[in-house]
Amino acid sequence: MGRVSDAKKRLMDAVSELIWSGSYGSTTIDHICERAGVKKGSFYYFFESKSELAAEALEAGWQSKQAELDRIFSPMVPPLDRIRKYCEFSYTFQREIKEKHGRVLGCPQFALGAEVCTQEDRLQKKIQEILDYKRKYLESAIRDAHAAGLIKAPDPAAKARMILAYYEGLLTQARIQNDVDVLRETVSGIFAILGVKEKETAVA
Amino acid sequence: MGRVSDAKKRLMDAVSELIWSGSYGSTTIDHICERAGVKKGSFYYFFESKSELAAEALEAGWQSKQAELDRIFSPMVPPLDRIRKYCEFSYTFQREIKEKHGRVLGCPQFALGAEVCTQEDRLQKKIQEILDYKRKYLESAIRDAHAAGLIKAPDPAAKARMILAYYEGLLTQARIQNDVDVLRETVSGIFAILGVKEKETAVA
DNA sequence: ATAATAGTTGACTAATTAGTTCACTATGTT
DNA sequence: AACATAGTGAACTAATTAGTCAACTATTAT
Repeated sequence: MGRVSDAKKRLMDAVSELIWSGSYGSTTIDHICERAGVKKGSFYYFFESKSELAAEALEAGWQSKQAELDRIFSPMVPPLDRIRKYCEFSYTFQREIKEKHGRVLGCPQFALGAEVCTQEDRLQKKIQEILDYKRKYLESAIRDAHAAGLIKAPDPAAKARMILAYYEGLLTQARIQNDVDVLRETVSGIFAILGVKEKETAVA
Repeated sequence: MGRVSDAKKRLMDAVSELIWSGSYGSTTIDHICERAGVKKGSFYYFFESKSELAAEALEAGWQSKQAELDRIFSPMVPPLDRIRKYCEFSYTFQREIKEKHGRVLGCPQFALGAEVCTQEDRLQKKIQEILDYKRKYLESAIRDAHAAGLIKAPDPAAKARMILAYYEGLLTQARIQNDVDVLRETVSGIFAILGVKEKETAVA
């Protein structure tokens, strides 16, 4: 009973966009409310602080990305193709973002994590959790590739950590330079880390 | 003639520390002045804004790091050893920082760059410049390693970009997770990207 | 010594910020 | 119809913020 509203969702969308296109620190509660078309009284009705809102928005954003990752990393797809598709998806996505915002924005979690990790414990934990999930997708693809004899990776977790660091590093470079071309080397770099032979590097 | 003072230097030191241990957004002019023991009037005597101060501090910080990098990347040192030494130096440095601050802080330029690149054009440019210099150190080591037949790297610039992305990605991961152990894989990851054979991976 | 000047200070303004309060309104339930 | 309640809004406070200013002080060159 009582009134219904999508203000909560609008607030989460607004905070995600503002943080991603700017930064956590430059995103004020007033800006969030303005962008969401919501008054401050309502903000504090739903959330107790900016960091709580950000944490919920992060979780929601991750949930909605999972379906896509499940599709890309489907065990039905040959393991190295999963990784290649993931890189292609990421490249296309960043291109679209640049088209729309005039800016390459990189990875929302990584940029936010680097900014707030020393100050916002709650956000740091949530981001860590999401990055760990991402790593797991890579890890299982690597393990499968190893099992299939495509690469030699007796420690898939270690390789996954390396690849994630490289991947996030590239996305951050692309953000800093505002240049999607940085991302064109994503696959070849990952395959170099995995020790994939030249031959297998060719697109299937 | 006139008075002399080290207030300008104190302001630059203060802003560097505050941004690195926190973030650009959370660092206010009042905080900077307090930490530097300088009144706001003096701040505005030397600088016209926080971003101008940050840009000058970034430049000064880079200048003081260059001597160290020149030593590590000396052409007298075998090329792959330069890279190994660089990784060791970085690891030790981050350990010391964690000892002192209770926090792994990662790379000052990269974290700041990711935060402000969409908003502070001047800082973005300065950071881009510094990251390009860093890349050049790596590039020349890679070129020398290629020339010496230690690795196959016909495009040293591309390899340098990959390695820098990986290296900065790792440092950022270490910052987010507050864990120096993340950095233990630095060398092996870089050598994997370079395609260094197992044998050469052993410490000289 | 003193005048020119580099640097300091504290009090000030105006804007922005986070957060509160409470009367009000719309809607599902009975 | 009317009641309980989920959500709204506008005005408010108090703190923090960036930035200004003019009088003041210390130093150095002459």
